[in-house]
Amino acid sequence: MGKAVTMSDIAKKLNVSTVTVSKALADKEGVSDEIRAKIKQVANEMGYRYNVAAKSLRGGLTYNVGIIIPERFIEVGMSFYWQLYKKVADELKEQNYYAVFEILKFSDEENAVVPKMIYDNKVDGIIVIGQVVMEYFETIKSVPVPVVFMDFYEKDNTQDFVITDNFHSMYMLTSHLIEMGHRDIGFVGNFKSTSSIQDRYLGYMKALIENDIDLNRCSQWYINDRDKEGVYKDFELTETLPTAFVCNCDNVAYDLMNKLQERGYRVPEDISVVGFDNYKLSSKNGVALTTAEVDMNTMAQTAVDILMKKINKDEVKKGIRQISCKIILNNSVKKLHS
Amino acid sequence: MGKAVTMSDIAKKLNVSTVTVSKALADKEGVSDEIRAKIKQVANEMGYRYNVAAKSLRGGLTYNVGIIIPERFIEVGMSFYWQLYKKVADELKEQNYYAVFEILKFSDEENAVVPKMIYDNKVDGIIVIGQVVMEYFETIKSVPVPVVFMDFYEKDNTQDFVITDNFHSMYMLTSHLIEMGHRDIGFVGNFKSTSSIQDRYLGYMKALIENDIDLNRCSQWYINDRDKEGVYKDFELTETLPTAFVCNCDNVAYDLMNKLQERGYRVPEDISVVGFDNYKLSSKNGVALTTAEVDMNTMAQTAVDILMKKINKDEVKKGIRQISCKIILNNSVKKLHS
DNA sequence: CTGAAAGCGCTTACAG
DNA sequence: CTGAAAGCGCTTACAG
Repeated sequence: MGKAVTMSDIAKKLNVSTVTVSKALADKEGVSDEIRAKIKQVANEMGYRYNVAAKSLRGGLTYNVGIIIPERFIEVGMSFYWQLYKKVADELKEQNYYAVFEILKFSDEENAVVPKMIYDNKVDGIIVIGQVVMEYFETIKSVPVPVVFMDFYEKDNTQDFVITDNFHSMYMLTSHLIEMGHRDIGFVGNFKSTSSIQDRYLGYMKALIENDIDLNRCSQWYINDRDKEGVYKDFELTETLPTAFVCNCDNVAYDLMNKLQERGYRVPEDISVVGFDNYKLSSKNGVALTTAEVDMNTMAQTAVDILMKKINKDEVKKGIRQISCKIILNNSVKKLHS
Repeated sequence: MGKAVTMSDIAKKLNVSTVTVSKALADKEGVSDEIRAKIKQVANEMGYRYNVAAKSLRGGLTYNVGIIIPERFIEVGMSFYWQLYKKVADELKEQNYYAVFEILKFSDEENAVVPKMIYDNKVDGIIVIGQVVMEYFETIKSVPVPVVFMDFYEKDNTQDFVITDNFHSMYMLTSHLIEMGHRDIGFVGNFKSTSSIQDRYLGYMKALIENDIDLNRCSQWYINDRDKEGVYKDFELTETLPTAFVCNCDNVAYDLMNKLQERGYRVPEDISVVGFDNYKLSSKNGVALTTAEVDMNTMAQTAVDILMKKINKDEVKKGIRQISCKIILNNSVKKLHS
């Protein structure tokens, strides 16, 4: 390791000032092309590495963004938010920023504990991925750095949220089922757990209503798949079965298909199934799910973009950004001949 | 946001020097209990937040550790390394360190591109999770900060590796199968892909040899499940089937069980299956896998511990640390009556 | 184009 | 116990 090379070392070697070195390396004007080239070359030869801490101290920016994900969303087998996290980290890198990661523990969320990285002045801003409980939301939105929330929202238009357009996408998906001749359509998901699932449920209802399908009738095929906190639980099939199920996510759709198959039903021959997310590529037993593809790239880009603007104190319009999905048609839906 | 509160602000308010404030807040000696209490109280009231950048600049430490994971190990559905990453991040937090995350892109790995965080002086050390190609390994081991490698190793005892004791654990698992009366035992996994899988394969072979089971005979039930880079591929069952399969990981064990069930075989009644990892809690159709539980907590703790010592220039014995597994006996293995 | 000076916020010797 | 001084490595005005 040894002593780190500084700008001053380069300056001495070339008999120029550190100011000139600084300008040259930062590609700022005020240095002749000749000297600039020379400086860059020598910096390279000497193995110079920029000292962010110094820049940080001077400029007041850490060039870090904190990513906070509630623990319960990254349990074993739940890799959706990991993928989203990865996209966000990539996007930050594009902006010459780094992702500093913190898992939000159950207890810290309940007790509304402010992330340590805030106290430690470690980050210029924060991105919270996944719905947090109300008290935590209230706490986090008043930390002294900008915050962007991803994949959920609250009734609070003073904050920035980047979400999937759950409502319209699920409306589209359900409408597709109806176009394929289905009218007995169940729903799998706890609409009391997160805003995303709730909106998907409402999109599903919108399609039913629009097509004069009796909501009460369909409610007999409603299956609850998780508790209020969003933690999966094992579920039972309904007593009678519809011709199609709308699932709040692909994970649960695969579970449902397994359960149906165990009971001897075939998908889609006997029962059609649609999911939501499309982040898993695999298909089960040759059945590929018709689903809505969440546009993680655009979500990540948008969230980072908003945060950067807030950090740089640029004007940003506050509120909810809805990123629309792409509907993916596969062979988990059968056309009914009526 | 406004202007940040500094130690000097606190000092002025209390008519003491910044030196005294610094000592008081850092719990260093040389301040009377009375003044120390007063300072802490005022710091709190004024909303003082420590400026790490300043400390960093002075002390030369960033209090960040970079976590690097090759892209191919965090594809959709592969959450093992995410879990490990989470444990490592938690462990770092214990040490008042932060995890700075960087995905290693395919191309950067091939071209042995040094992580940006190194050039940017962002981290005091690095933990690489998952096996990287040889050229990348050679590059990364000579970066100017300490490095610890997790979950793989190379023939290089100048470096620090923290791995699972794959060899002995798989030897134990396979021995268990043999004790249960199995002698026709297949293996699923590409032993040419990673050091982990290779060692598991050799542990399996050790158990066979020790029990005078013909290796050649068993090789007819060898199934390749992934390419050399470790990326999963769809696999076919062997023509004939053994009474038991040893799988290189739980993921693949579940896949195998699915394939067996599709072909009408029951687990464990017709064919026994053992896996490796035990990080997935779910069981398929009531069959819970007999497997070896990787001790992620100890691995994370050990890796962070070694890295901290290296960062603080403490003496550390270099080489491979093997963390042993716990064998988990479940109902995916049937006792044969011979 | 070039550079001397000041300062970002903290901590480490050192002196009283 | 208490504090004045120096310095970590950089950048931003400002002057030449």
